[in-house]
This record gives sequence, C-alpha cells and structure tokens, in this order.
Amino acid sequence: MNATANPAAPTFSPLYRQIKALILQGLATGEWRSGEAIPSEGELAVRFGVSQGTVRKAIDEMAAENLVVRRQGKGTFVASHDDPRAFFRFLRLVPLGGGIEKSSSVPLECWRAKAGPEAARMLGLNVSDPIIIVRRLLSFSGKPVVADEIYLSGEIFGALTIEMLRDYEGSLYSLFESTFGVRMIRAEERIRAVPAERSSSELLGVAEGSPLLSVERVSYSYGDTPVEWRRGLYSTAEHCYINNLG
Amino acid sequence: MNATANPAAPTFSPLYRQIKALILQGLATGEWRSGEAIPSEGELAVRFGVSQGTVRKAIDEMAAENLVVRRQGKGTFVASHDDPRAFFRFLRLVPLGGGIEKSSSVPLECWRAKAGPEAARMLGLNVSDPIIIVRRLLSFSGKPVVADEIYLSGEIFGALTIEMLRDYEGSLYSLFESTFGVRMIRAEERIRAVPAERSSSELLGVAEGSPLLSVERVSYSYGDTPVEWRRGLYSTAEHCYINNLG
DNA sequence: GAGTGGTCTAGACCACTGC
DNA sequence: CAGTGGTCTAGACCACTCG
Repeated sequence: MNATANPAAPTFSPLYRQIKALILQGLATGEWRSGEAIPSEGELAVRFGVSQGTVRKAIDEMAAENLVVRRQGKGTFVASHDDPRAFFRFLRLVPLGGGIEKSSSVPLECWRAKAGPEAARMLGLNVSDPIIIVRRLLSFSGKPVVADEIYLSGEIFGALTIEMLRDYEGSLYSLFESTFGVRMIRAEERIRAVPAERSSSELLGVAEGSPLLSVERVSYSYGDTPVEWRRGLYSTAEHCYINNLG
Repeated sequence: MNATANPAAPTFSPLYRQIKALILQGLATGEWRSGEAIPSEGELAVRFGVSQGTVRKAIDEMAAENLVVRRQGKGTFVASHDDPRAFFRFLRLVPLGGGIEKSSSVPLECWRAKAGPEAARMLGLNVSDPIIIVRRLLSFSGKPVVADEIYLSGEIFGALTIEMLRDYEGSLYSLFESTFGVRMIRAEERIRAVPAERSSSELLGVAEGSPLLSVERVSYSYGDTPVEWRRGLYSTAEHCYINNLG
C-alpha cells in the first residue's frame, strides 16, 4: 500500500492529501475542464494505488473548498462559475427589500498598461509588466449599482478585448474560465466606506460625496496564484453587502 | 446496529446526522460546557450503539462548523469564544497598514426596554417583550473605531448590567457564554455605507456626514435561535473590514 | 504506557442516475 | 441493469499528550 507516496517527503502529509494534490494538479493543468466529470473514485483509487476511502477523503476536502461538486449517481464534476449556484459566491450584494433582481454588466473601457508598484504587488508581477485594465458598470434592474476597475495580468489575459466583454453571456469569471482557462478559487476582500468622487458619482447616479462601499478584491487561482485585482464602488442606497460569519 | 436510530423518522437522515443531533443536544442543554472535553469517540460510539467511524463523521461536521475543536492526543472540546483564535471570527476589522492592535471595549449605556416591531422580528420575540439595549464603544490602540448598539432578549439576559460589562475581561461573547450559557454559533451581517450622524460622529471623532460602515448583525445560537441583534458603525479611516470569499 | 484523535484499508450495502 | 457517489462497519496501525 502507499504506492505512489512520496518516498522522502520533506514535510509530512497524510496519503489523502498527497492524492488531493495529484487531483488538484489535474485540475490546474486542465486535464479535466470546468464542468466536466473527473474519473470515478474507484478509477482514481486504482490509478493512484490507494483505497477508495482515501480517494474519497481527498475529494471530500476538495468539495468542501468548492473546487469540485459531487452528484450522487452521476459523478464528481469540476466546479464552474457557469453554475448558477456559484453566482452569489463572489458578489454578495442583495436588494434591501429582499427578492432577486436581474443583473447586467456593461464594459466601459478595456486598455493595456504597465503595472505600477501597487498592481504589481497585488498581482505578483514586476513593475511595468504588461497588464490589462477594465472598467465596467454593473446594474440591477436597470439601475447602476457597482462601478468596477479590474486589473489583470497581461501575460494571461493578453487576448481580452472590450468586444469579448460586451458580447459574452454570463459572468466575468465564466468568461475567464471558458476563454482563458483560469478559474477563480477564492478571493480576499477589504471593505471600507468612502465618499463618492465626481466620476463615480456620475456613473452610479448619486450625489458627489455621498457614502459608497469601497470593495477591494484580490482573486486567486490554483496554487494561491493571484490573478485579478479589482476595486469596486458599491452604491448601497437600495442594496447591501451580506456576509455570513460561521 | 442502528440502535438509537429514530424508528419512524419523518424526514430521512443518515445515522451520523442523528448522532450529530444527539451530541448537539448535549451542547445545547449544557451537558458539556464551553471549553470542556466531550466524551471520546469510543465512548460516544458505545453510548449510541454505533461504530466509531460514524461518531467520527458526526464530529467531523461539527468541527467544520466550529462547534467543537479536536486536539490530537487530548480529546474533543466544546468551542469557546475565550479561545483567542475565535476573536477575529466575529470582528473582521484590521488596521489598514496591517499588524495587530490592542482593542478595548467601553460600555456607555445598558437599559431595559420593550421590543419594537423591528427588534421583535429580528430576535424572534413578540412586540413589547422585554429586551435589553446596550451601547458601547470599541477602540483600537486607544482610538474609537466602532460604535455598537446591541439588542438582547430580556428573557435570556435579564441579569445583565453595565457593571458586568465594564468589569468583564474578554469579549462580549465570552461573557454571554460564561455568565448566561449562551454560545453564539453563527451570524449574518448586512453591510452598507452611511453618512455619520451627529451622535456617532462625536463618538467616533469624525466629521458629521463622513462615510461610515453600517454593519447590522443577527447572531444565532443552537437550533438557529436568534439571540442578538446589533448595529455597528465602523470608522474605516484607518481600518478595513476583511472578508474571504471561498 | 494508557488514552486520545488521525489515517488507511476492505468490504458490505444503500440511493440515485441513466441507459 | 450497471455505474456512480453515500453510508456504515470493523479492525489495524500511527501520532500525539500526559502522567
């Protein structure tokens, strides 16, 4: 037993974590794509030379981290941002009165630039590496609510154009996933209250100086690689940001 | 096998969830108190007439929900708000520059009242049931950062006084837990940006009308019972609210 | 060393899906 | 029906803690 186990691991990790790392590698290298099924637990057990229970525990962890979705009787599938259940995972904004609204995203600009010190630090790049900056406006029920400025590595997202953003049906992360093979796994947000400046007040249709939520986000892909840095200004006149403390 | 299983459960649930419910019951009724060890997996397996693996899976879920903490070689312990690791679980405020600051809480007022319609709805009470209202100021490194107004069921927290709040060392939730036997399990927060009113601007030392974070929270104890409703106004001049999207 | 949680295995059976 | 994940068991051994 312990077939493919690392013979001289510098830092000990249990077998099921090693199996998890191997499966993760398959996800990162694109061996299985978003929405596709990965091999069954039995197959993976044979491939890695461990018991099914060990594979099961590895997949359990990955399911808990939303990397993968299990469906009884069908198989285990690579998590996808196309899945409607994943929509509110990265946009925790709901109307104050409750209910559900139709959202629409309108790209305003998309241009090439060189990374300044801050963007470089956030994205793990060197200063003056190529980056892409996107500005867009997000509306609920036709009313503008969020103004985003999004910084992306030019290396990865080189082919991105404003037409692609305009024409794509679905969320931004769905586009990144299907077109660039980059899946956002987790993100860190830093939230503050700031006064609306001239430009954002016009975009969002609020008075200059009125309070807005400033939401800065760094998103990570496999291996904790930062791939997106963004700043959003949220109008909370009729919406609020919700968060569950567990 | 299936010893203590419910003979005619209306809604099916696997054995390990029934075991989980039984252990949860022990927590809710105070059979084991905060910080104490619950019986070992083997003991619980014998008590409930199931295999240790089944008890294990039940406890796994409870550990994932932060209800319980496992410590190898020692046992499984009832989660406690005294645990320093639990501090930032319910107060996600960090200095903008990073680092750690000393926080101190100063109670301003603590009085009895009757529940209005909003407080009643949030706390699951009837209108004009007795409630307790606490106002307090939270400071980091001596500077005021958060002004809280806290609504509690008078039924449960009847004995609470401002002296208790003033004299207690530790977080508010530690006091609730040790003095009233009420443990906060999870909470929902709704966040908006609002202009500072006269009273809060004076408390927090900011200009009237400047942007503040409004954080409304409902906290739940066992069985999803709401036990606390609060509204906090956060000055984000030198701090920000952090959130991890997983 | 005794007692605890942590890992791993092997095998049985159940519940769900789709052909 | 075959194939998938979901549950449950029994037992072995490891890793950690404490007296």
